[in-house]
Amino acid sequence: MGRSPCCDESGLKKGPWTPEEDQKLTNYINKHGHGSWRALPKLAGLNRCGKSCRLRWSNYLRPDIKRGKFSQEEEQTILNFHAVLGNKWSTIATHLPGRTDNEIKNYWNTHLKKRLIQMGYDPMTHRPRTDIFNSLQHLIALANLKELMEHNHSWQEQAMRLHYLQNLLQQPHNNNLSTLSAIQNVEAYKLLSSLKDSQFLGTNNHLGNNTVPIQDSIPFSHLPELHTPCSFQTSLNKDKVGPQDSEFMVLSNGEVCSFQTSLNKDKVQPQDTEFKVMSHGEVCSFQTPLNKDKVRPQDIGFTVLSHGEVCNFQTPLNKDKVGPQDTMFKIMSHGEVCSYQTPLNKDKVQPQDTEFTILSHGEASPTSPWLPSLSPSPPLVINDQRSKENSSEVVISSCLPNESWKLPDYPFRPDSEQSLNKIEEAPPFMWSDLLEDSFFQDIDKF
DNA sequence: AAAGGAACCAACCGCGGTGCA
DNA sequence: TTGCACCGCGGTTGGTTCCTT
Repeated sequence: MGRSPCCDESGLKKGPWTPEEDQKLTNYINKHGHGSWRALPKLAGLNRCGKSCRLRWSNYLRPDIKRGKFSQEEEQTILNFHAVLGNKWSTIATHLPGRTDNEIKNYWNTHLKKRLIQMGYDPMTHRPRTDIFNSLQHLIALANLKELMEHNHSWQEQAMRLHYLQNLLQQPHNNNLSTLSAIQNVEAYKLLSSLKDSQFLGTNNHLGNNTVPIQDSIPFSHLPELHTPCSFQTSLNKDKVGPQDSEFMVLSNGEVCSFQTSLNKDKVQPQDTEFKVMSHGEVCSFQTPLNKDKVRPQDIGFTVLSHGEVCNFQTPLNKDKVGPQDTMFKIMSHGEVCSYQTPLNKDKVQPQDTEFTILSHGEASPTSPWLPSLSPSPPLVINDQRSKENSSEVVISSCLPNESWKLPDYPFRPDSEQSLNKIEEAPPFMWSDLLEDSFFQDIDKF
């Protein structure tokens, strides 16, 4: 059943607002507040529908609206949030005081989107665009990939190739693929599916049979579900905790993350300590089956903010003891270090003592307790950043077989002025670099 | 100076979520 | 449970301004 448009009543004015109308609306709202928008026009003496009044007020007349050019910082904020959230204009607007969702949307469509396109980035995915030439090369690569998979390559090389396929399938914000990338995805998915029963993904391989749970008949737009282990091993617990002991999985938005570890696995079922990573700005809950009688879902929520912003663990349960700033940490982008050092523990904990690394969704640690045991077990790549004097810093920088293999990185890195840690700038990802990889040079010989 | 196109942005449209009877 | 009203959001439109020829 359709709803009739709110402004279809005859005689109601549409179109641009006059200064007199603005004045009437402003005066009324200043005096009485807006209350019911539907009732407002009559009460304010306006021949407009309530919806039109609401839009005029919220997008133009509101006193806290900042007008004028967007600053570089604001542009950066929009880009960063858009990379995380997509077209969630109202959510983005909550992080730009004085700017409306409409203004941000317009600015995006007229300025930023074009700029990204000019720079060769897909404005929806914030990844390098796949033009016809790159697409052709990738399709050629894909066409040869299956053959190469059947050769006897090391597990590292095979994992890299699989990871490349996963990258082709990755669409972070939406499923609206451009024609060319859709072709790539179809081809990549077909290939990934065809490999399901192949030697590479069979039972007698290093990565195990369940590493990539490919289902039949899933649309190409759906990603294979892969888990990303993050480790909490720190200098404080490294004697007790092995790299694989306190991993958890960062899954995509809305999926459950579990804190079951090898240390607690006898007491804790995978579902006992789960939480959800929601998209930017949404509350994540730590309510679990173990604490659900004492803790309501909203009691121990925290908010996942975008890259570089502070996340807070203050909750209704600890708010008397913990100030908003006491238990914050930062979620950095893929591969970067997150720190748990807080004002409460800063005497005992060095910034690097409680850091961990967020890996991207879709990478699998060969030694993760979440995965079937591997035989032989490939080694974890552990970056030992310890200096001789300070032997406390151990960061698992990559669980991937080849450390140089990284997901494409968004080129607009947020200003990390507020960072607790100095993050080493990763080299920007270039598709051309990928194509120079020996793997693709091998392909070129075919 | 005039015409046409591009850029900009306020406003509209329609859908989805929520609350209430 | 259902239907309705309301609100908010994101996509789109169309009028205005700016720029180029």
